[in-house]
Amino acid sequence: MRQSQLFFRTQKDFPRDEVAINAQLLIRGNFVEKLMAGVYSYLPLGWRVREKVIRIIEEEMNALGSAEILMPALHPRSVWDATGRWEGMAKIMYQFKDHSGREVGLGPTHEEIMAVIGKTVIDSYADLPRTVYQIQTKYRDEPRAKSGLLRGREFTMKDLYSFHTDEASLAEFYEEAKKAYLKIFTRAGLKSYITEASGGDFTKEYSHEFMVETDAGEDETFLCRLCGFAQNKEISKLKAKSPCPKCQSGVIDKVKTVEVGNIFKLGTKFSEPVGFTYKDAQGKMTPVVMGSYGIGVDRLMGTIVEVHHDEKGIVWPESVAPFQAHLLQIGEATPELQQFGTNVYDELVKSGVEVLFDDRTRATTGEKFFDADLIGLPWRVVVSEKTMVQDKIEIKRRNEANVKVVKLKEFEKILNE
RNA sequence: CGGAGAGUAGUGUAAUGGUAGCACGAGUCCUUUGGGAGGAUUUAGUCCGGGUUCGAAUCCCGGCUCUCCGACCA
Repeated sequence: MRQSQLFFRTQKDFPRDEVAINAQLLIRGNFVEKLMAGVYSYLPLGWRVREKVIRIIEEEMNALGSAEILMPALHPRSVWDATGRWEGMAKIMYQFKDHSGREVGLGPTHEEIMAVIGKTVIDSYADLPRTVYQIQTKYRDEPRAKSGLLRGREFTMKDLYSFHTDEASLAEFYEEAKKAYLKIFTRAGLKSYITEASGGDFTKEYSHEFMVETDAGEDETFLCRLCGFAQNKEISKLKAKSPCPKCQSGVIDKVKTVEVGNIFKLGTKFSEPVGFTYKDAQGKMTPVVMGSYGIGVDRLMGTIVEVHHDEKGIVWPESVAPFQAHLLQIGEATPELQQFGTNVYDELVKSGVEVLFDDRTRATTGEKFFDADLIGLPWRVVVSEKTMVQDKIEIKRRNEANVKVVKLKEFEKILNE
């Protein structure tokens, strides 16, 4: 992508009022644009990061044997009345009437809709277990949207639902899902902790939250860094500095965390009210046992920025960076240099490198360097008069200080390592 | 929803009752080109509605919005 053609503009100043680092950097770097509190547009760079995050999630969900679907955001009241949650979630659900007076709402979650769809697919124990997931926009009338992408009113969520004949089957899949979640967060550049938490309205059992440590977090977690044991402060009877109840040798720390994912054993809470049943081997109608598994996509993206940045800007992990390399053509844009820059760009594109080419002729050298640091692509590649005369390029990793002047082929080799 | 702070040009800011100014951005021209360059010139603004006043960005009332703390967070 040539930057001179990109629908994109960075800001020199920090946005007024924004305190959250992810909001400051993502807005300054023009990844996102805030429309209202908790509602953001994704501009080209932000869209690409979001796509990378989504791809990772999709790959791991598919690896679990799950298939992707898409459910609507607009729901009729009737489906929600079955569980009583039209009233029960009225505080956070956007509810209104359409032109004919029919009551409809924007989905804050999809258990009810999922159960209704499940009825059309699952008839028999032979149809179980099954899982499906979607990556879709949720709407919650949050009393207080906050912290940039961390708590929105309109946001993207991956929600997976699993269907089972019994608790044992659910438990088995539940453990697989845990592993998949850890893998997703690791791939996205985050260290996450499986945290015991309240099951809320869903279950009397503990649910599990996936927590990432950062001061921007709104949760507090008691955590043993040694063995990874973690409990949400809400349910924990632990105290900071006490010995870890699991491994005995570690010490419990109280840390701020962001909940990037959570998983619930739903049991028959949603299947029963809507009559979502299967026939067992005796032909008896039995409620389907369900689990639900969520990941906040935008929140994950915001958390990555909270964890991976420095005083100059974002430092994207390679797995989610909008481009791998930022090619800067600096110095006077002579025809020779422009040709050289174009050649390097074409060659990188040809060899499959995702590269953003800062070919702007009106931007100054400093501007380009500042923007490159702010945007935070893993590699910075500079072409200038100096490098051109040696037929070389200058490369630098965003998270390292040293620069290297190398042949283009050498850089391609490094990228392929 | 309780509490606090803040709304002035695309962005960041100044003006506290008396000519709305500055910087960045954007347009035109010249110069410059390895860390947000320099000069000339142009462009663009007081959140909304009332009120007080000769006069309101400024004071008062109401509303809206944003940020933060708390409550809430299947």
